[in-house]
Amino acid sequence: MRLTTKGRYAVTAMIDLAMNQSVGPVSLKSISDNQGISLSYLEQLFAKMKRNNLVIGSRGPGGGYVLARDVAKISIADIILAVDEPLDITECEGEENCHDGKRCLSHDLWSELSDQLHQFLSGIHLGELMERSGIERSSAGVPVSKISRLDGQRVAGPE
Amino acid sequence: MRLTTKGRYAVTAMIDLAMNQSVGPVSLKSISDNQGISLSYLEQLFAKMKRNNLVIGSRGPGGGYVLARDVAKISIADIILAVDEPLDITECEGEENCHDGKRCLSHDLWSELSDQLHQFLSGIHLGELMERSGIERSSAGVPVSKISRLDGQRVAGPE
DNA sequence: ATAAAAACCAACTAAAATACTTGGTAATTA
DNA sequence: TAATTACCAAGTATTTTAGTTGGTTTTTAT
Repeated sequence: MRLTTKGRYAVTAMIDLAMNQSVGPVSLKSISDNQGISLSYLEQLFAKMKRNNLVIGSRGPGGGYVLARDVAKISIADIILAVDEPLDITECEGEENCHDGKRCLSHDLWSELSDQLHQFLSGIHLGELMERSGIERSSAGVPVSKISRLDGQRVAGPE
Repeated sequence: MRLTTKGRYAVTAMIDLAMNQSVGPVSLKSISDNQGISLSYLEQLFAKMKRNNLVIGSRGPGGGYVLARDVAKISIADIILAVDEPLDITECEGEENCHDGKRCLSHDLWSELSDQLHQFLSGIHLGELMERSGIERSSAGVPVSKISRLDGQRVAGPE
């Protein structure tokens, strides 16, 4: 399990998508503008997310991406693993190239930690991350009329 | 909070050190041999760990490194942060370069996650990691009882 | 029909981080 | 005095990250 800025880009983009998909598919162009990530880089990230069934794309004007399932069902681990594909791989995975057993031992310890981390990030979902900051989300498929102004600022509802 | 292979090297090396320091300082040469990490790269990593007061070096023949404190007091987060110095930094940290507020929003969400992760890794210590794999450690007279939980997961004994 | 907006695709490039190399100096021990 | 080790600085090769360029296909709207 790795956690790099690439994963942050992906998570950030997915949060943006989650926040805006209520009014229809979200174009990568808009995410690019909002988050300051290059369009083509986003394309590459979303190709992977699509391959991992996290998003669904639709072409043409008005097209874009929507989440493939509810924000409560997409974990941070899902996103990280989708873009950071070369999972963990403890190198001498069952190979003979371990000098004296000690090598493998440390590697096992690391993979133990990696597992822990994976479990931890599997337990955090897009929805929770958003709710944690008090952001209203519109559930999947529900047409939302008033909220979700794409230009940020506080949306819908009084203080 | 980032988690790269560099961090893995550092943690692996520290585990090796923890496992072997009972008979005196551990040389980087031996860690290099055991773990297959280049000596000079280890030197660079340990320079940072020393700067962060995680290890103490001693020169000359028979010299090497020992942990600056007990394995129960050195967390994985300590190690990762020592070598991956440029912590998280959510870029537009209070800057004006946020287009429309939404940018900062996603960034805040990420840093929220980063905090979670940091807390999680702060809760895992070298000692626990080792004990989890049933390794006997011989260090400075600290009673080892059943370990604490690693977040949520049931720990207790084997079945 | 045409134009525009979008996904989708492949190849290349620039910049940064990673991992290692080289060639030392200083301290300590045998 | 010689060997062993930490400690140090500068450079390099490789990999990863992030972005660029230049397309094509699909779909919608005019």
